[in-house]
Amino acid sequence: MGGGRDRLIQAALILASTTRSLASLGLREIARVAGLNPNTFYRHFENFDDFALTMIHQLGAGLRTSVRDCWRVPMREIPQSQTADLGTTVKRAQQAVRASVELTLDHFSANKNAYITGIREIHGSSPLLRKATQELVNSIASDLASDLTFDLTLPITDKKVIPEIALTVTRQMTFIGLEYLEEPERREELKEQAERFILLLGWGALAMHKDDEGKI
Amino acid sequence: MGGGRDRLIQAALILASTTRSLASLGLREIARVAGLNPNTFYRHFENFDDFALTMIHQLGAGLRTSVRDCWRVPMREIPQSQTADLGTTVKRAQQAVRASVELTLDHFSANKNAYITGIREIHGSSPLLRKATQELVNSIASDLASDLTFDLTLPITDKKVIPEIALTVTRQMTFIGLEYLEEPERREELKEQAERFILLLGWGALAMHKDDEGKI
DNA sequence: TGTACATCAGTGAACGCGCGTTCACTGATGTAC
DNA sequence: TGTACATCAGTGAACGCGCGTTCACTGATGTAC
Repeated sequence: MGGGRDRLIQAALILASTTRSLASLGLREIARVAGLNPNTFYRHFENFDDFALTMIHQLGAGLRTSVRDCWRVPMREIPQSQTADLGTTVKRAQQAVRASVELTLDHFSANKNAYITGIREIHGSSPLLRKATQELVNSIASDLASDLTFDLTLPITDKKVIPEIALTVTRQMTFIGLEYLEEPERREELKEQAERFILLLGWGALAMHKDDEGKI
Repeated sequence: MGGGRDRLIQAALILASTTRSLASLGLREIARVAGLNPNTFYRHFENFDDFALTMIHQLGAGLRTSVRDCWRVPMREIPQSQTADLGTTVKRAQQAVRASVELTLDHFSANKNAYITGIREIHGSSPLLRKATQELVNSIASDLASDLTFDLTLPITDKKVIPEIALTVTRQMTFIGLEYLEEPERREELKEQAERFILLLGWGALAMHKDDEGKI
């Protein structure tokens, strides 16, 4: 049986993912599930905010690095040689997106409780946790934007576009991810939907670029 | 001074939009702000769930019809004649999107409390309210999908794409809308961002269509 | 038009309960000499 | 190697408080005859 600190965090994770949002849980409620005296809480944390923030940061750090790999690894498979024809490149990009979506959604499944808990707080009741989770979403999006910029050399003129696409994709994945976890029977459909939506954005960005070139 | 029922709803709206999520408010807390005895609550509602659901449905019905107009009105300005050249059509579509985004975000401002309250519940702590608000988002998205299908004649082959774009846009607007309300100094930037993101999806869908035609 | 009654939105007091937090205490583990 | 002390994670009892809910009551408005 591990230390009380971890048991409290585990208990909160279970409660938050199966009942209500983290911010609405009670200290006694969590201690009860952890099998500890309500008091033990104060041996490890200053108060509830301290506890919840610690938890978000701890979960967030793990998720962030894993998610980055979900996208980076398939992306590196896309050949960057200028000799390859456009058709092949597009096809490879499509496969990379499919692989990334699959890895990400599998990662959602493997860390179901952490994701549900986090996503609930993005627009949740506590300003403190809202800020923390939104910063997490933003940091994941900016990881993705960096990787898109440095690992791929995309013919996109408007520099704002890549970070925006990264943010849009990240946010949209929170919606799709929750559906994916809550409605297992729609998993295949949701994977395809995510893939299609991302390709749409990519195609749009390239089309917009061509359009710009045509004009200038 | 209006009836107690409306005063309770108004009080909850103020509390939910300025403090915490609707689901986390207390019955006594709301009655206090409404200047009523906690008891009066039971004269109008069965329990808290009944109250919150009534509120979401009442607000939702209003928002849904207004939002529909925000998109439908500018959309009808896009000429559908086959004689117009592609360049003009694109430019008109772009103006329509800009107008729609502007109207929608203005509508967010004018109904700030209602939007903040609703959006907080989309991923919130109460399963009941989560379901109700998600249904609202879905219904707004399907309004948009219908209007896109019937008011415009788009050259898009894949029938799944329009509803998906409508849903993506609607969901993304919840994120952008909250930022718009909470960070007034970024309003212009956010409008442009929303517009660009929607055009990206549109361009993407058209490019995908062309690609399909090429292949088949 | 007047009277009797029903309905309805509101009040105030009281209930039992679970909450966060504090207090004084315990026993195990680590550390200094 | 032993001993004395400090630190640390835990307990149990108690506190005051605000909560949701119930009860019996009030006064205004509507309605039947």
